[in-house]
Amino acid sequence: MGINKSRSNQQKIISVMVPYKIDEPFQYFASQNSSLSLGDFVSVPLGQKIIIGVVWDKHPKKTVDSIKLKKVIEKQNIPPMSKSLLLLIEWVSNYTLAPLGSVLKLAMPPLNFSKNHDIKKTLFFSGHIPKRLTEGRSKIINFIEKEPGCTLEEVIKFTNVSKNILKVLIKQGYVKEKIIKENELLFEENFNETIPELTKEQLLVSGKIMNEINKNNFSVILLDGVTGSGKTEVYFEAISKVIKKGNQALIMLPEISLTEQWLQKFYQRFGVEPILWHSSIGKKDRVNAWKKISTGQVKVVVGARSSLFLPFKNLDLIIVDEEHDPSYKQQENVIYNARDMAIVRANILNKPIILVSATPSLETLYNVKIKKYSLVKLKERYGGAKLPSISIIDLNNEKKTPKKWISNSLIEEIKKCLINKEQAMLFLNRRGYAPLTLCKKCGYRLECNNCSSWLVMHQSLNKLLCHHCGYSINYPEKCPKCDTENSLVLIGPGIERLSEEVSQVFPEAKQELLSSDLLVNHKETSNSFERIKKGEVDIIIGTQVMSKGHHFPYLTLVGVIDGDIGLVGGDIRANEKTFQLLYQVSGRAGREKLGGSAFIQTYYPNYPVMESIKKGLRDQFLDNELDNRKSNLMPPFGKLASVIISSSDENEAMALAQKLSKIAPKIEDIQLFGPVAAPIKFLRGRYRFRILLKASRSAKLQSYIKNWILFNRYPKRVKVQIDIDPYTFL
DNA sequence: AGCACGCCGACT
DNA sequence: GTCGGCGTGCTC
Repeated sequence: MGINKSRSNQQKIISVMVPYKIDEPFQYFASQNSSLSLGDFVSVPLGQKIIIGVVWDKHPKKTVDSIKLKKVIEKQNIPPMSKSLLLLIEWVSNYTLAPLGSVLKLAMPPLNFSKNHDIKKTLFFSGHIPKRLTEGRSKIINFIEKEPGCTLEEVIKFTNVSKNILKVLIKQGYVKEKIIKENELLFEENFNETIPELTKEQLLVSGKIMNEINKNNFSVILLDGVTGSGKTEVYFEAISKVIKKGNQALIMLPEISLTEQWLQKFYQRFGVEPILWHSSIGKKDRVNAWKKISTGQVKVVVGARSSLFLPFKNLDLIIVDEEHDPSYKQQENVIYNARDMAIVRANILNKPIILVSATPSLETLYNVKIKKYSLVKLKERYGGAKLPSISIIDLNNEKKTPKKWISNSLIEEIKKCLINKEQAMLFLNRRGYAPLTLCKKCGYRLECNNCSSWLVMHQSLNKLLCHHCGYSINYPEKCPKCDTENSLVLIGPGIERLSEEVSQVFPEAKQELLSSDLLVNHKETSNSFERIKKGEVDIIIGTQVMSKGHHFPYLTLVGVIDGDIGLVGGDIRANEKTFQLLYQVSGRAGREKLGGSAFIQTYYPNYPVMESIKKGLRDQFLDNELDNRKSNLMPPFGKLASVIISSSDENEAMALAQKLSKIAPKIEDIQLFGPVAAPIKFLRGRYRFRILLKASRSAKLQSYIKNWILFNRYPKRVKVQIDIDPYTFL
């Protein structure tokens, strides 16, 4: 229980884990009669500050001199962290090798959770009129006299007087403050279901899932359905069941798929809006959601990666939609894959979890193959729509025109499509206008100051941006190197430039340009999608944001401008990712009766990825890829880990990388490669080197790394990060 | 993660 | 001689 008796009878010593980059709990005194137990949130002094920590059940390895110990301040009035969440945090820390405190931080309540929330400061007039009665002061006093119990914000809003004047009046005692507890909003989700009509196939699959779920213990189900087959409707059935039991369900989605359209689907089915959890929700909503999830008042949460660590009271079912999506992998701080950790959470809770995808990851398919996961399949598109036909456009055979990226064959297809009054979408996974700017006089390339990467021209801002760190400069008049005027040329296409080309080729067509940086707010985003859905747009030009989850009734043609983007770079998942992306993008076409076609421009038409995508042979591709991985002992047949050593000083980083590689113990089932410079060697002001570890499935990879890399034994400015199961090698 | 502490260069 | 830059290491 982590509670020791100290010599004095008045005090006991307890362990408290703090959300800092620390691996062990700290110890504090607590009074003997205080009832603190595992998982309680407490405020404690740490250094100069007072912070919130969690009562833990392990002691630090080295005993701490009791003179150093400080006292716990108070227990927070929040439901304690559940045992299952505590276990998850420890599990994730052990697996990712991230410090326990860093993982704990992911599960901490939003700041000021217990404060200021149900509390409201109300204002009253004291009865004493100030000696110096200025215009502003009298306005305020008149208002408060008329509306006793109003708030500071209301006074400012209605009197239009500066906040400081009121604050002075409060300070001097002419206006009195009274703190009242706001009536706790009685939160009830008024589910009002509209049961949809499911197809025969959907019913069958839904029945199978129910059978599995009704066992009510840990199991992983893969819901594998072609694009447009109504996977969402099927898992809504399972959610409905959970709600009826009075329990909670979590639906995880990649941030990018958390769209208005998805929410509408949810609303149509359940008659309420689900609780949302993602990186950009407001503070108030965040606090509200956290609280209601922890008390069990909220039944359904839809969230991105970080929702994995929410304090559910009675979580009954987890759904991971788009389970193959690489954005489930967090690349910073605690490097973890939320999909995999969700499975761990389900396992700890002994509850079912459903993975959903049209293009499941190889790992998942492998687990189906070896019967660790069960499989249900949706093979038909909803409403009898057909899967799009996919054609490959071999760019080697097309006439090359400078500064043009849409091939003649594709232009012809778009023409046909527009004549039929149908929509076309051009997909290019590149934001901005041009990915490279160089000086034709001296050959200088405009690069980021903090990263070894090109600056991307954004015409809409007239700026050059770094897509890795956010660095930006105004478009220069002359070359920064040789000072020649008008010597800069823009190389290669981004969607802004593609849009120009479309305007030239199809001057009549109405365009809609969509990328993450152009869709700044929700309103604009939903307006754009409205226009597309109503058929007011002829040609959609989009990046990855367009690749999934959207249903556009008039869209019948998809053109992929550069099908090869994903193939460059030494990513072991390059083929898999390319396949998934092309498949998903193609799947946008022909979601209704109209039927659809997709055209992929490529310089590598004979690559197996392209062959399989053309023939629509997903399973063949995946089997092939699995065989490949097997012969190379790559995941899921072996394990990978990557150690990234970075520093602002290149030599220092390299020296440590070499030293680590030298001192690594040699054992049979773990191989070391490197160190090599990372593909983006210089990123956000740091030079990075990487050591790759390849291990057999049975190897104890984590403990090997722990014993090898003695953390905290090198200067602090050199960072050593561990990435277990790496996705990208950036 | 924050913060103090201490070691070096620039400047009153 | 002092102010303040940042690099280092501790926080129970």
